Amino acid sequence: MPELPEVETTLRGIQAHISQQIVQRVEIRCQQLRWPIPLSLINSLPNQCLHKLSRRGKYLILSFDTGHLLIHLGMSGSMRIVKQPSTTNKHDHFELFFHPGISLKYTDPRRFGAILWTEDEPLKHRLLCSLGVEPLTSNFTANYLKSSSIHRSVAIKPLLMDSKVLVGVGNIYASESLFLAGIHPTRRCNNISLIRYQRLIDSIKEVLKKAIQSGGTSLKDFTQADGKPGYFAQNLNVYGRNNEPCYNCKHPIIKIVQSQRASFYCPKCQT
DNA sequence: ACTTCGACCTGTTGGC
DNA sequence: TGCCAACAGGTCGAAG
Repeated sequence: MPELPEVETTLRGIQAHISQQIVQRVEIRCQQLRWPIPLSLINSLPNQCLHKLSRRGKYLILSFDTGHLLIHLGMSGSMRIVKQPSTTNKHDHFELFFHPGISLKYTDPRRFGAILWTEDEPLKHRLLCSLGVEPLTSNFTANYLKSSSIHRSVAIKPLLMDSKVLVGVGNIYASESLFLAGIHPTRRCNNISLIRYQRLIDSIKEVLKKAIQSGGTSLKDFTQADGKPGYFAQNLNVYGRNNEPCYNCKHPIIKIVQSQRASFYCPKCQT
């Protein structure tokens, strides 16, 4: 579910409620995510101040007095702010209670997400240290993509989803960006001109920004921090539109599988 | 060094 | 209506 816009939406939604607040209590109801949630948090986090919330790729970083919580939402995760008392549902695996009577609740049915703790510089953590560029920064340029792909043979779509190249673009926004840029998802990445890469850069930035403005995409279970869904799904041009007419040329949208993931594209508009 | 593929989970959907 | 296979927003780590 959560790609960069959903993670950014989550960050913005929870930030004002819990920044600078003191942890009262930690509840771990199901420890078994992608990696086990450290049980030591139950004793170590209470009385610590949450100084700062940030994002790197699809990871949220919550910085406390003695270390940092690294949170990944996996495929089906979401987080929300809830007032106490609140009811607990089946997949509410982790909850951080703060002194003002609110909590941050982590929900993840498929448990592909992660909640980890590090006392070192978070960007040096093994899961973060080799991540690629942030697409919404000035470092993300046509020249960067061109040079990243020069010695590679993969198709452009899986390249866009390679977190060592760039972070935050997942299966939905990869298809959407390629449609806007007019690039076929199976085109080899080393066979794309600088001009076309520039168009792709612009498309990715535009798609991600608009998705953030819409509160992300909710196809199934993504919710913002206040529990509401995201509204970007109504702006999707190709994703999930197999056999439906292209909004641009009316030709039916095609679905294929690449790297075991569904790709959607218009065969007339994308070459 | 690059690419592909299995694995991790639960819930929903579509075809028979 | 019911069952079961296929599929779903991610990505690590092993194998090729």
